[in-house]
Amino acid sequence: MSIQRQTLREQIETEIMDRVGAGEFRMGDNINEVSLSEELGVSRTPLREALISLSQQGVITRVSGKGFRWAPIGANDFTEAVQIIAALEGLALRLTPASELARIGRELAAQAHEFTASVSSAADIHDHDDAFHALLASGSPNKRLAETVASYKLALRRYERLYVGNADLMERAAAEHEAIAEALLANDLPAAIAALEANWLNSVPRIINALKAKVPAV
Amino acid sequence: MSIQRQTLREQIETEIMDRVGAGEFRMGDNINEVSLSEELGVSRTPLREALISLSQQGVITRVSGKGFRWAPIGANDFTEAVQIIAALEGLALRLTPASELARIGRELAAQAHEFTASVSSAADIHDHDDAFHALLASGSPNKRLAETVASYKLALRRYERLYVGNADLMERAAAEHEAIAEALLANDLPAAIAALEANWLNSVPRIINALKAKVPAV
DNA sequence: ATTCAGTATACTGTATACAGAAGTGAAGGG
DNA sequence: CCCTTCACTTCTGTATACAGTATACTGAAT
Repeated sequence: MSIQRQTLREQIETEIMDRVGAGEFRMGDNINEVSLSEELGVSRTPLREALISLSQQGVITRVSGKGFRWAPIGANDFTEAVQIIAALEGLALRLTPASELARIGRELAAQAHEFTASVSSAADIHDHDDAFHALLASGSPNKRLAETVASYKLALRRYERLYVGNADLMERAAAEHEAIAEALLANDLPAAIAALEANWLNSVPRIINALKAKVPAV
Repeated sequence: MSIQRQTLREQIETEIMDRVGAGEFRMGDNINEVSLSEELGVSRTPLREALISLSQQGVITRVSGKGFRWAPIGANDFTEAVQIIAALEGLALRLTPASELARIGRELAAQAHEFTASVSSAADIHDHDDAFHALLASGSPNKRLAETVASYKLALRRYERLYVGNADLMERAAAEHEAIAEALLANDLPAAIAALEANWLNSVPRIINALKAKVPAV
């Protein structure tokens, strides 16, 4: 194994995204570069570079002259992102060779079953969901697409946090996951894509309701 | 009218993208920050920030420890990007309210007609194509989608340069544009999306052939 | 009491300086 | 003659310093 050198900027990026995923920052607040850099123990230069990089992913907003701020969380933003990622994952399935689809369906089903069997922590839930979607897109030869999807998925973390703890919502999502796997197992690509899009679009009202409950006046 | 303040980084970004679109840099070469910053008359800091920003768009690659380089141009990269943007523009059409589709079709047809009437310079051709695609996505309420599509479109500029000067290729593309407009005018959304995807996917072999002709061993 | 001007402060945007890694080439050993 | 090694150069990655803008505050005038 070769030691992988990592630049400060990259470390900062992952650190920030981890914290965002953990809900550590209040979305909508603006970012004080000095205090954040001190908190992370780095200088402003790599921090700014990391923020610029992340601002392309939609988690951070930049206002000219006023610096960066945590992108406000909102129903609109979530809906737009979901529409895009649903289309992209559908594309990934369409690009997957037919011979691969059944195998992926099989693995997805196994994974979904394994998950429902063992109740898990919040982190486990996220990891499982990420694995599910990564597996879903794994058959597509379009690497750039995979990267884009992963990036969107990461940006949606801050919304998915709202799921955690709500058994009902999670149960429905799990059922939808199984529906996708079954459609793939049956080699019914259109049905799988439809189920996939339904899974994403169903999540919109669920999350929005959770948002309204937690954050008044979104 | 309010004076629009623009930060150096933003100016650098557009400047670089313009030059990339003009084919000023050899793709695959690595970027010397010092010489480029001197050439642009700025310091390395805003230049680096611009490069980081652009590297998210696929025009610039970053190798840890070795700095930035112009993303190598290649058939694979182009194909992958086209698949994605085709899906996203199709999504934009699907999200457009039905009432808007006919209007957009009308405007597209008008624009296409106006274009074929007046033969134009290379820059005009790019502008027209951009306007066409911007108009195509203008009916979708998903602003983030519009931004993403625009960003991809910009990244594909360096490939589209290969079109310029080839009357045959351009003629075929123009015909496809008109087919899209007609389908929209007829309120036939699926046909429009199919024509749109065909337009994009047809461009792949065209561009790849042009690539092979100009750049040996891609 | 309110509003506006003026000033002070805090923070971003940019430039410069420094440190360390990657590349380069010549000298020496096999 | 080829390969290795070591010094040297070049360039990136990071830190710090400087400049300019936005914001908050104070005080005076209406």
